[in-house]
Amino acid sequence: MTVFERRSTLSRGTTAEELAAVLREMIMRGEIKPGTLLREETLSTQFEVSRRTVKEALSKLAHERIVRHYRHKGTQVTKFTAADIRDLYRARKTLEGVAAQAADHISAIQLQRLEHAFENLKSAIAGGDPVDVVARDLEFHQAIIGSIESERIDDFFADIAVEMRFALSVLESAYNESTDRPDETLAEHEAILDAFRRGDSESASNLVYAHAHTYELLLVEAVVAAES
Amino acid sequence: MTVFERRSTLSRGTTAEELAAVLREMIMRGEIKPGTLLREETLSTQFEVSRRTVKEALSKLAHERIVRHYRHKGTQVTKFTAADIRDLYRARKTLEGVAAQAADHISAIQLQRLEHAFENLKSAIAGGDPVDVVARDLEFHQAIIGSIESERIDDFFADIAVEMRFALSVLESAYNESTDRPDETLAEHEAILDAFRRGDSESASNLVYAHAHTYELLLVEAVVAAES
DNA sequence: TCTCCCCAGATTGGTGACCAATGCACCAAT
DNA sequence: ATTGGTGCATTGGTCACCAATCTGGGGAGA
Repeated sequence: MTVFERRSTLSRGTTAEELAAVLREMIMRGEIKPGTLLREETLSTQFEVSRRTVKEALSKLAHERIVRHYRHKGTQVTKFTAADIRDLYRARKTLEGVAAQAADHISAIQLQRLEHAFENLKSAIAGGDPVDVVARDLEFHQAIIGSIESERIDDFFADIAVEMRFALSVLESAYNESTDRPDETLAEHEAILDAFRRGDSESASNLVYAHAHTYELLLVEAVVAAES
Repeated sequence: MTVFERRSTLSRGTTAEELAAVLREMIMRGEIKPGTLLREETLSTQFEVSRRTVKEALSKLAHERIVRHYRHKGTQVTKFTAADIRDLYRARKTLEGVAAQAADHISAIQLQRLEHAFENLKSAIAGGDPVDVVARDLEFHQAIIGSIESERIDDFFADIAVEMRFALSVLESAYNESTDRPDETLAEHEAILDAFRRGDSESASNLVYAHAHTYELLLVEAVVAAES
């Protein structure tokens, strides 16, 4: 499927953005593996866009840290190290933790968004599509961040979420771990939501921290296994 | 001064990056005012670079929120609203607050960085150059963020810092306010540093929060004055 | 006179061909 | 084995060009 075909159906976005989206999905689905060198000329012919447009798309992905760019050498799909995971999750735990501390003075709208996100996660788990589950999971956590009520922090967390989704998709073992236990996953999230409902910022903060920490350990373990 | 001349002296960076740097400085210094439309063709001839390169530079600045891009219409220098300032400072207070909470288990290296940043701020204030003072001030706060020990959060705060520097430079009244009281500015920062030295995370957190809040009010006041 | 529509000009989005700058692998000389 | 070219592949950047889209102003119609 070329980018060209997509444009015909829906042209809501620049060509570079659409190409970036396609590449992002391909990388997420494992069709392009970490470490792969993405050559501008190759992608240009493959997707029937100019080399310049490819450059722009790669630039966007580089900003999301999905790929790394090296001047005059090329851009390669990021290979996660244990340090990457730890840094990523330190950021996540920090933000979610402080967001949860706002549970005792959360707005009605924010709570409603949390409820909504939880319902989506619930039906996604019922559906059973792992890709969907991970997406909805992260959307729930994005909703938690929303209680900080800062657009800039929301955007920042969205970037982080992309990276986490990438890390999860690459490390299949951890990925399965997160989707093979639907009941526990749901229960953990419901516990967090419940703390928000009660306005119990103390336990909300502890729960999100522990939740994130669990995944961090899983991913770090998976990445050191993959490195060897 | 064209970008071309800069390249001859030191070519550490792409042309687009250098152009972005030049434009950023011009905007910061008020040579290009908020609301100004930046036309690609104009900049292209003015700085003797291709339109394509101009596009890239503007794209970078847009990501820093210094300019806003509208498809097929152009990019204009951002005009700060009160809402922007509040969002910006909510992010800042959140991050600095949580960073200060780590004061009780800060690493020796981080404390040393704080001390170093404070010394720089001290001599900048003694020097009396407002531009330098603001830069060193923000570097001190960047050092505070460092105690979270997350590269991604450091980068995020660096973006925020650029915006704050921009906001300060635009709103001259608030700008002067911050540099016309050298003794108080120094004292406030020293109090924060002292809390870190003592490992008193409680007061460190309160101090940075209050410090940021003071500036927030100043800037909001300045921006509503400018809007009328 | 007012409203709506359409069109021409201006500006950005995107392409393709081209050259320059840089990095890398290979090879020769010491 | 190390050093210092040398050529090739790839990216950085320019230029000329066309397509897509926004904007403003001038009719056509009520």
